[in-house]
Amino acid sequence: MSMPITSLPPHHRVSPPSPTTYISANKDRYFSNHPTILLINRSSNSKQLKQIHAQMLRNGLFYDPFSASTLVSAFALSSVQDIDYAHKLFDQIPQPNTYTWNTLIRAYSSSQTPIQSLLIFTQMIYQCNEVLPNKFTFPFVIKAAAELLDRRVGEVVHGMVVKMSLGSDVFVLNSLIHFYESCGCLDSAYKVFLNIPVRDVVSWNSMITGFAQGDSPDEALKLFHEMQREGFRPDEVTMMSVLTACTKKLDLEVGRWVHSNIEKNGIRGSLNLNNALVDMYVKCGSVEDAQKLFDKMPEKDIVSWTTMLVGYARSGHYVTARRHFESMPSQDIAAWNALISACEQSGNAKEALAIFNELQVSNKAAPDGVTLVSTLSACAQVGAMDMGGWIHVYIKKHKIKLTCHLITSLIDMYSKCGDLNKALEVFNSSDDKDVFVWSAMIAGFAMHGHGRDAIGLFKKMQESNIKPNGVTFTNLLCACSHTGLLQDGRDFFKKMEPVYGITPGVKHYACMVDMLGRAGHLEEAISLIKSMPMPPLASVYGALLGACKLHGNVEVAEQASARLLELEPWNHGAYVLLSNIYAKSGKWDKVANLRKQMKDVGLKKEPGCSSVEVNGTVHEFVVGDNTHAQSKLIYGKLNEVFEKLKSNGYEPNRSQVLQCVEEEDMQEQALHLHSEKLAIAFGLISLTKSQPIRVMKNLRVCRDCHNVAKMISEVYDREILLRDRYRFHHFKAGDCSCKDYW
DNA sequence: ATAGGGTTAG
Repeated sequence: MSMPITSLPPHHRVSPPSPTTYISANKDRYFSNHPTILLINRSSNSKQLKQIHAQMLRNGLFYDPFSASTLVSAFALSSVQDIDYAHKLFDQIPQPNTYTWNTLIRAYSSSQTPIQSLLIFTQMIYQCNEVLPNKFTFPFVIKAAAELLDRRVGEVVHGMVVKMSLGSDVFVLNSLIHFYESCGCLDSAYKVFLNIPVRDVVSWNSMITGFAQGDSPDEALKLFHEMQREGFRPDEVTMMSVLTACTKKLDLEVGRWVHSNIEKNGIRGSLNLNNALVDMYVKCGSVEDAQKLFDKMPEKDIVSWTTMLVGYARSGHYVTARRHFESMPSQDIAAWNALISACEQSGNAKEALAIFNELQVSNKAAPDGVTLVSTLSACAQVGAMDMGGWIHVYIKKHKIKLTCHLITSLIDMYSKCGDLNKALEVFNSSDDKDVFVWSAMIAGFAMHGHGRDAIGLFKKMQESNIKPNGVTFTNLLCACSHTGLLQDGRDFFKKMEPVYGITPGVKHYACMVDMLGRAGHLEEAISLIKSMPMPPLASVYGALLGACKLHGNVEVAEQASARLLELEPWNHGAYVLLSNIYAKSGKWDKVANLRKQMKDVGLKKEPGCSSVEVNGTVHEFVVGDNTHAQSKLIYGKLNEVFEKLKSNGYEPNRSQVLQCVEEEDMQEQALHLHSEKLAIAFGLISLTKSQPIRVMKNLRVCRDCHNVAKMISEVYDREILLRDRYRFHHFKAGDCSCKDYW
């Protein structure tokens, strides 16, 4: 063997050196036993293949279509995977046959650039006097169209299939089913499926998979039964798709049945199938079953370990999850992601941020888009904007792909941390916005009380032909509610079903009840609740109760809280609201009674907790907190603040102190100790005047704190942003962005 | 000589 060819001349077709040397096409098979061909088939490295190429050029074997094709396919499809080289080779072949074309189209269809498949296919058709596509060509081309999610291309190819009389080839039709499913056209896929003259297992599997992965797990299960009725034996892939359906349905019983069905059918419990089973048990809520299977799996891979980790983490077994994580053979980024997202989703955002930091310091894996989505969401929860901004920079620096998911998270983080302008900047700079991106921005406007902007954005969204979903409407109605845009809200709600095809859910009703109640239309709110087609959730009564407090309606409040406590006996918010309503109307006996009830049930008022971020560190304060290192300074500042405010006419508003403190000065003290006041005081001493004080609170802000914040913003000339459980308050020059409508 | 279907983290 001699010099390898490392570079080939520019793409152009060369003619064979001497036509007499070659054997005609019908004797192609002669070469399949040629030593060089055998060598190609045994060769698995690129250098060796290139040497063979050189030899074939010299001895002329390259100009035999069969031999050249074998070489192309070795480069394109074997472990060598050098498609570029294969393509260059292809361009050198004088008369590629259909097999050669197919090889290249096939290689590209599962490459990073499936579009190349389509381009080569087009070339192939334009030279139709030489060769024609055959039944092998189409599955590759259709696969490329599926990869590209190009519905139009696929439909055109489908047309060609029919014209070329391949419309009943089961391989081609199975690919078409898969294609239509990846483009989200389950109906078309099903039509193809129904029209297959003789189906095979793959036809059934493809269709079951389509239903399972789409939003029709019930259809998938139905088809699974039908398949068995028609005498087909399910295989491993069938069972995996059926498990996907169970997982979607969150139906443990059906899942267990499938598990036994697998054993009954004698399907080999492969690694993949076992992984799918573990995943089903985890998602359907039985970590015990998942663990039982995991423990006896003969072979485990990183997916098995990660799935089990997710199981522990989601079920709240954090210590077990951590131990499992430590004992994993290797911790890839997916494992870290599972840990981070589990913390973030179970409301333990601080822990999620700690783990992210640990990942950064350990340098064991590189954060990817998924990591950042979870971490940003944790930042949003605790209001850690410095950290969130740092991640934004990280994304740019490491050129992490800005998916819609990531953009949504960034918008959400900036909005929830109080920087609506940054959120808008991200929104405006993204050129490919999906429904979630739009919805997140609408939510941003909503929580900052920019109702008109939210409505304006909703209109723009429609001009961009993005269809709103249920979440979009929740955010939109929420925006109307916060800004008191009663009529707009009513209109949107009315149009949801007939115009946008979205059935109002409990959340939408809760928004409407809140909107109507807040605006004083209690009767309308009550009759809306009565008209609900589904049982109202606690949030609906919670909204009504809030409205009662605002408008001092004791009778309705009693009914609403009774219903609320039926649903959620542990809901302290209900007790506190009702107690405040009683207190406001002077019904002290009822207040005392309620307090006793709370004690009997063993409920304590959820402690108020506020945090403020200073130079990247989030400082947390609970009511009457004295654990902070600068506690003395903070209380000193607080006293100074009250002196100053009093000389400016401040009077404490005690209406919302839970009446467990009878003495007046004690009440005043309790008021002064509210966590948001501590956080604001800390902000005053540790931030410069140009930095807004951003406070995040777990409960609703009380009247008095709201009032104090307004005054501080004027007297100290500071900007204060306060996020409570419900919305943002933006205090500036003595006013609040909520215009006291909250 | 060539083909189609499936599992983890948001």
